[in-house]
Amino acid sequence: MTQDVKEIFALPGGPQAGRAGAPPAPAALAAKVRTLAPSMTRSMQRVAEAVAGDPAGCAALTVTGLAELTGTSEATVVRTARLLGYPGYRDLRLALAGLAAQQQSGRAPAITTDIAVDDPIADVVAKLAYDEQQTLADTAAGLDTVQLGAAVAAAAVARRIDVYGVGASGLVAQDLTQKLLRIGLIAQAHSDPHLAVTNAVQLRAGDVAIAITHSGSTGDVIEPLRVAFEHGATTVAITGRPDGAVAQYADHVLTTSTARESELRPAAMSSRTSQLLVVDCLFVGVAQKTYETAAPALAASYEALAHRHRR
Amino acid sequence: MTQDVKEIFALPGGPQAGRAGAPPAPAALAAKVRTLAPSMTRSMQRVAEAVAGDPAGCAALTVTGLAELTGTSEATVVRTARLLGYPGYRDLRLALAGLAAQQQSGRAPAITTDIAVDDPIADVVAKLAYDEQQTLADTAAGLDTVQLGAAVAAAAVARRIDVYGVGASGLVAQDLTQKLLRIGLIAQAHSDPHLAVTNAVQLRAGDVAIAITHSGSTGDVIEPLRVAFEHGATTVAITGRPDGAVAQYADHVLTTSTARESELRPAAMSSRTSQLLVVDCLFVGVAQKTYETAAPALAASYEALAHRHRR
DNA sequence: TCACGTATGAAAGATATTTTCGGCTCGGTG
DNA sequence: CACCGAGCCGAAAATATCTTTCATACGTGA
Repeated sequence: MTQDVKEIFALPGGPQAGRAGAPPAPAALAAKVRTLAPSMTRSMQRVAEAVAGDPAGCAALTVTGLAELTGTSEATVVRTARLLGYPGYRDLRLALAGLAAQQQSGRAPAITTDIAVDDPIADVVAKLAYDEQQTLADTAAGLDTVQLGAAVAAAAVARRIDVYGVGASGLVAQDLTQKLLRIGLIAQAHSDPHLAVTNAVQLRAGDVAIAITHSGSTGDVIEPLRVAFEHGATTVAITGRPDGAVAQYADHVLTTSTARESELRPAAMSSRTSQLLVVDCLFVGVAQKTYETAAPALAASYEALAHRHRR
Repeated sequence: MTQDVKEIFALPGGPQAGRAGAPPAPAALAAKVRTLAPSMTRSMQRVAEAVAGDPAGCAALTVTGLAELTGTSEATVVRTARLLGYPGYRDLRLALAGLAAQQQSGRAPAITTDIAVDDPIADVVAKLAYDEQQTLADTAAGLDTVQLGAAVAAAAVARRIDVYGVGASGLVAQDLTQKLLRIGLIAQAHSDPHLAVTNAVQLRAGDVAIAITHSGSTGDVIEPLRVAFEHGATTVAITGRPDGAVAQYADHVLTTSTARESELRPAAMSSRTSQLLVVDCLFVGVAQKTYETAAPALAASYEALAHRHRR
């Protein structure tokens, strides 16, 4: 373990050269190379150059590989690593990998452009993921927690909960319903406008009606909400247009975010993501408030499903 | 250079297990650990846990060091590295260094705590949004674009597309179907297992069957996929367990990420987010490939809906 | 309880890294 | 112009690290 450091101390730069930065440089490698270049010998410069020029590529090479690439020897590579402040090549290589990763991730946020017809599939994945993350952040930032709290409070003690949504929003309505049912509440999703209205008539004070519509102007969803509203139920609207028609009949409005859309990226995609986050928040809020009954109910439904899984 | 990879292929997961991601994961390591954890042995889990928990720390250790730290042997460490998709420990270590560097540059993962019963509603929103963003990032990082590309190619030219999913995954199946229908493809979601099987019998070469199941072991979904597979259809599995039973009958496996769950945050929540992203990518990919017909179809369906919106 | 298959770690074997050591070049000097 | 010395350089030995093999222990189902 006791290393013989004789040689390094005999280098032209003097005793100081090797340890300019006591902690081996993290990312300032290119700078270090430039700084130390004058005190390097020709072969070492070649190595340093290669390393600074293509960190990722060099990280993939062994000492021998890098030595061959630069037309030098293993010993020179190791000496260069030492000069740059690392105990040996192994550690330089590790730092190189880190640097490469940073450069890689730093390049990432360049994806502000829209999805094009000829984008490679990997770009599609990156862009969609990025956009949906953005949508989530926007939604969380724009969500009115007071309104949400009120909606949660009403839902937690409701006799029954009706959820209206058609098209893509219909799936969100079903998602919410499924989860509420799982914690023992009485919830029902309606995507048939006629049945929705027919059912809305049954609602009364203490019940909760939730309408989900991105546009805020979907008649099929507004109508049952209006009926529920007029029958005294607590009404909630989850919409991207808080000033839309649906808001007239809503006691509480939860706003979803609206992202730019395009031909290949229909609005339904980001509105759905946004709606689901709101619905999740609503659900978790209710689950908190009804924890006494919710916890065992969740456990029970989990149990019930276990046997449907194959070994 | 020709490695003897006999042992890795003898793992319980079968031939598929080791190559979940052909390109060794760069940043999707934590996600990959969670995904593969179930198929790991106890000792391997200890290693994987250490690696996922402290990438920077582990990157500084040699095989022997990590083996000692986790109370296992070098062999186990190497085996774990292999399972995670790297040729050996050396490469895992490099990836670890990269990951550490990324974490370093990226801000501290502020919110790691779970959602508690008494969290104020604002915290719930923040935590859920953060978790779902994380899930999206993990999914995107872990998605095999080759498999995705293959699935897209098959779906784009399919005579018909059947999608199977029950429970929460059923909604995802419907979401995909809705969108595919919008661009003029023939797609059908099945959540009734009997009808699904009955329909699967009709499939033949050139058709595509897609099974969506988080657990990878939902019999109700595997069965129709098996039938479709045996009738010559191209089969795709979207699952969180790429080594699960569903994979046997899948030509292409698309892996969704698995996030930690808790009482108040059922697994269904993040798996749904993950599944939706995958499904969106699939959809956009198909839309690209069929752009000629998809664009007018999208416009037409948009038109058709316009009159259902109130002034 | 036994038999079987799997998981595991010790140690041998293979690679990669580090060190040693001697040749070589280059610039100065008699 | 020959000689000398300082320091650069790489081949190869020595060491550390990683990988593979193999025998054993363990758990599991019959």
